[in-house]
Amino acid sequence: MNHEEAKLKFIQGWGSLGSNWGINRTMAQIHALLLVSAKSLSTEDVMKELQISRGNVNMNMRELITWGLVRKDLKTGERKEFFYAEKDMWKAAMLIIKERRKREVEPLLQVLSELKTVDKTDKSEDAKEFRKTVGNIEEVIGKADVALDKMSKAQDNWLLGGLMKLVK
Amino acid sequence: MNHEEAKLKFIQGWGSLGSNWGINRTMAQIHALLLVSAKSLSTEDVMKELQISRGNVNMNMRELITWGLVRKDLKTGERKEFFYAEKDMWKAAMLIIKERRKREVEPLLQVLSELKTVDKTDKSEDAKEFRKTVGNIEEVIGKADVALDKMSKAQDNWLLGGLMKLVK
DNA sequence: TATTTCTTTCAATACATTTTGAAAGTTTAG
DNA sequence: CTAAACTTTCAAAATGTATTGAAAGAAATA
Repeated sequence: MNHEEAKLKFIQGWGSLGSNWGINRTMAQIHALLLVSAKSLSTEDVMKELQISRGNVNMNMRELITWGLVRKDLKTGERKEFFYAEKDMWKAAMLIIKERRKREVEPLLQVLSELKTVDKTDKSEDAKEFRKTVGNIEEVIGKADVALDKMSKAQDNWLLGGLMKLVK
Repeated sequence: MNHEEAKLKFIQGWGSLGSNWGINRTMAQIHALLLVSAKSLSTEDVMKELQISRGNVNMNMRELITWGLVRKDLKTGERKEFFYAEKDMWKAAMLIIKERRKREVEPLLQVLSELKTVDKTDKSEDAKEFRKTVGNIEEVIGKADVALDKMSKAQDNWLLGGLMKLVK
């Protein structure tokens, strides 16, 4: 398998992973393409490589930028915009997790906290089960937050450690 | 807000969380309904509560069972099948994560390992970047696996500890 | 200012997933 | 065995999401 074939397979794989996790296929594919490109790419480059329309590239690229996964790379003397991806996959993973937590988990927590403030007098089995479940979910989210924070800090320390070695 | 209203809100919230994470809305809603029900429910119960068709309940319930999130609860003297959900949300979360890892992450790892076996002679910048990215992703997945394993074990120990206290 | 180059928007269209409901299948009871 | 009670299946319909492409907008150039 040559480089071009491998690149294509990777883009397909990353795309289908993304679509299974609620990130649209094209956004994931653009991300994949940028991840394996040494140089930053223009809208036209992406259009040609992935065979998709200009509008599609534009919208998904902007979304990638709001997620912090991609940045604009303005070249002097060039009128076009170029784009490059954060290549440290650990950082990328953390960005994705944090963004999704903000978008999807926080609204649920909001709902859960509302639900906890009511309903205390209802003594039915179902009402008791309800309160238990709601509390239980909040606990799990809390534990996941702590775990992520630890992982995040561990990685930062590791990076910092590596940096210190270079400086010493 | 009374119990019935709260239940509905919770089902909606859980459903939209699910659909954002690639789990279909109805499956998540059925799961939510079972989570907050003290007693196990029949297909008819679910149809009535969620206003959905028999076929829809059947298919999604079976899917929930294959995920290990729901079990059949056969009552003596009853011809109908009843269903109940795993109520420990920590266990439920682990079941979901493991199932999704198996379904979506493993295929990607498969692709990545194929991609690593080729392409070693290509000295272009892009080929180098490609190899780096692929290796990098494998590392991140490896770290995530370790972290999950630790979390899983920590919880098991905690549960076991609790059990031991009861037995002593 | 007028022209060119590039970016953004969004209604229409294409594509993908979910849901329905009726028919077929299965199990239990009489 | 037959009827009744229930479960399963799946093609068609409904719903939801992504993509296109042309037109409008913005910025740089001459």
